[in-house]
Amino acid sequence: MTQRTGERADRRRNRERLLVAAVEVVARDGAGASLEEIARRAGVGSATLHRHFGSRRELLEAVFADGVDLLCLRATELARSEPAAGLWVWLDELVRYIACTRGVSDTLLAEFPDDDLTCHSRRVHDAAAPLAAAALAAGTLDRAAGTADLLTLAGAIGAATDGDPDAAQRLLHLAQRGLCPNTAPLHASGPRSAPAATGAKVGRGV
Amino acid sequence: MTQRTGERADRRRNRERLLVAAVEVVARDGAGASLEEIARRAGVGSATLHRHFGSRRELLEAVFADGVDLLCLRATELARSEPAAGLWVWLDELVRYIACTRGVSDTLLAEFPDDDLTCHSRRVHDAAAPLAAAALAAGTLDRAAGTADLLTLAGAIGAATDGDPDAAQRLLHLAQRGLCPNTAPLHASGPRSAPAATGAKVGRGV
DNA sequence: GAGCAAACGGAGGGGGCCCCCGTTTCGCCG
DNA sequence: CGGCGAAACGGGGGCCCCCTCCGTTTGCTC
Repeated sequence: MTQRTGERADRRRNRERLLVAAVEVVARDGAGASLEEIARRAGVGSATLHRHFGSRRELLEAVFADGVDLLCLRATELARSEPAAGLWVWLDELVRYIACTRGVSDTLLAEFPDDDLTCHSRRVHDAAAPLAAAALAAGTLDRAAGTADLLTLAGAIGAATDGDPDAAQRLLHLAQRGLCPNTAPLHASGPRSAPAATGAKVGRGV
Repeated sequence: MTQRTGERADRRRNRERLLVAAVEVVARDGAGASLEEIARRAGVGSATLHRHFGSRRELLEAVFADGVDLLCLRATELARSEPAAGLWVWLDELVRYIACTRGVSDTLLAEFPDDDLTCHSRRVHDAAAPLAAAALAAGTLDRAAGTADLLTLAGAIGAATDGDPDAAQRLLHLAQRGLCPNTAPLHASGPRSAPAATGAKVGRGV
């Protein structure tokens, strides 16, 4: 992906050590892991960590880069080999990956700004779009569901079932089939305001 | 709910101030809000905050107590007045509430230990169970969906669409109807392990 | 109004984040 | 092979946060 050839040897070595340490600590503590601990475990000063990764987010993206690469690769693969069912196979894999991988959901769920073309959320979105288009063409996806919806839902499910990929998959299947038997469309009532939904001030009447 | 009559006046006053401050700061900063800032804004020492609320979690539960009360009340009300559709009305309100209320999803999504009978996640679950049962009896809920599933899904959706209740509701409706047109059940493939789903070690091959 | 238990708050230890700046190391070139 | 300049390093400091200890203040009761 990124070129690391012109770098000094110590720089590359430290970057590698930091990533190894980060993978371990983030796997244990999630996205909020202590950067100091990562630096300590890597045997470098914390300033070195910040030189290599300008922000927590940058570090996390580096930590999950390989996983996201695989995910994207897999998506294009499935779009070719199984146009109709590929989306669902891939979503299964996606929620399982998220549920198994502490800290990844934040970077995957983040909104992508226009200027950042390499952020994970965008990359995954762009990889998923053809899959969704194929499913739509094959009639296996509801027309009302956009790619972003699918990813938000999958990300939400994966994040909510942290550590339990089977639960994640079960919930995803539930959402695929629909929570209610589709005999009669009874949710056409539209947004009705209700006592508990009148805004952000419900916690306590300030 | 809880008795506060035998308390000293200053204690009750400080508790009230803390709660007011906490509502504001948590609304702005979410569940990770600075406890020091809350204490400062309330005009009390941080030790006082810790005496009143033994943990961040306890404080958050107090902050959202009223909202959760309303939610539970509304659930029992709907279970009586609209047995068939009540669940869906309530879930709409639930996701909108979560989406509008920064920081609430953690306490609502938390697993409840057996010994804590008053934690929000349990209370909401217990309030939702009759609604789900009624919907099941009326045939408007898939038999495979348990109450916990519904709440996890709603919590996940609300948390993922922070600040945008309309998006939350849209996603919920998508999940209700099902993501794929239910013409043919094509998701019977079961859990298939895939490159990206082989566990937590995908980030980087350590 | 005096006494006592209850409640308070400042301060300090431990930790984390981030940056500055003096020091070390690498790798090139003569 | 050895010196030199730039690149990279890391300790330490400033700032914030969490949480607890303990001397001080406050409210309630008699």
